[in-house]
Amino acid sequence: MSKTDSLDAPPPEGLMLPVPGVDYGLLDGLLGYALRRAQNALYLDFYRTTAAWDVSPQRFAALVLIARNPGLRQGLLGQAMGLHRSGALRLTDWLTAQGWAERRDAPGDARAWGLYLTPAGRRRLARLEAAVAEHDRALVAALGDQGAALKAGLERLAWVATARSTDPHNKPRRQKP
Amino acid sequence: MSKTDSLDAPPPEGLMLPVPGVDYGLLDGLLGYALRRAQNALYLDFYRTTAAWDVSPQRFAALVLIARNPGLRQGLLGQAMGLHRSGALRLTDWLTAQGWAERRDAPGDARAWGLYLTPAGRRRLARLEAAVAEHDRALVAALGDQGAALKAGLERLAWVATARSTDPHNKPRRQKP
DNA sequence: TATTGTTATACTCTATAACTATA
DNA sequence: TATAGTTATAGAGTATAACAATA
Repeated sequence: MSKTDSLDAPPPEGLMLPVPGVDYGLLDGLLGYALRRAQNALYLDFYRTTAAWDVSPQRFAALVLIARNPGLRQGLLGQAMGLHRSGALRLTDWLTAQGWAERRDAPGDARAWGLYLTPAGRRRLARLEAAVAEHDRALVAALGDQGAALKAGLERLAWVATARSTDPHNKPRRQKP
Repeated sequence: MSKTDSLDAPPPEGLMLPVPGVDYGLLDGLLGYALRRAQNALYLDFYRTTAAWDVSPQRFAALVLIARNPGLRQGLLGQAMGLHRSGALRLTDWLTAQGWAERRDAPGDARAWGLYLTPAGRRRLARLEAAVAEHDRALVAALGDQGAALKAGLERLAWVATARSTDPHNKPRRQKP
């Protein structure tokens, strides 16, 4: 899997292992840092599990969204994924170039595309989804009782942080640096 | 804060809000996707809270590490953060160019640098750390009882996923796409 | 010979801005 | 005028590879 031909997924970052002898200070106590460490580890694990498909977590999400919502508009895909229009375009370009998906005219609006998986994309995604689901189940199983609570906590955290970011009362604090 | 002069922190991604009418399929059930949503929201919230300092979460982590480990080697900083040497170099270049930190000769090894905060960097970091800690406390408080469990679950998840990635028995599965 | 850091280069991801076509 | 998508460009972040100096 060379960097120059078919490796379109971002290269995995190195593991953020705690280095003995290094004092992490505040970081060890922060929820945000724990989240970053977990995401780093999970990203590498996802990457390893899905190596045969060369699909990043983000591209995987896009594939699932298109599969479950045939005819999805490019812009709506970007919105669901927190991307700018131009980002959704690049993402769609890649998916179509790789033969996963295709653009068709959207009925009722000549400006827009409807996105669909190709037959080959559907077949490949079925196996990829199974691998990802199995990977997730193994993780949750390894967490035991904590698994369900963790997922619920993450969803709550996303909600809480979103509320903080969206609440007009919470303007950026212009404290003096 | 314009994009072209002093905005060195990465631009915030848009919010990954659930789009009504879109079916997320598998994604809604995945721990990994919940993690991604939470990190997205938390990133934006961090960005807003620390807007006055123009320091990304990663650069903040580097500053704390240097502050708590005066004389830290550049390479060790990169190792702690999961970065390649060249990445640690760029990071250090930025920190020194912005006046946060400085390189000094490392005692006992003429090849290496020891990293130190500047006096101004120490002063600025004290306020920045206070803002970040307060931000984190507010989040945890909003989570109530779930807060502590969430942090413990994330640490466990990082450990479990790391073990999966590093276990030589868990080779990348070369399934057929 | 291995390690520390540097230089040069390339690639991914994402954004902004200006543009076209359609609504 | 507003929206869907495109094109062109820029910037952050990270990687690889070849290199110098030192261990």
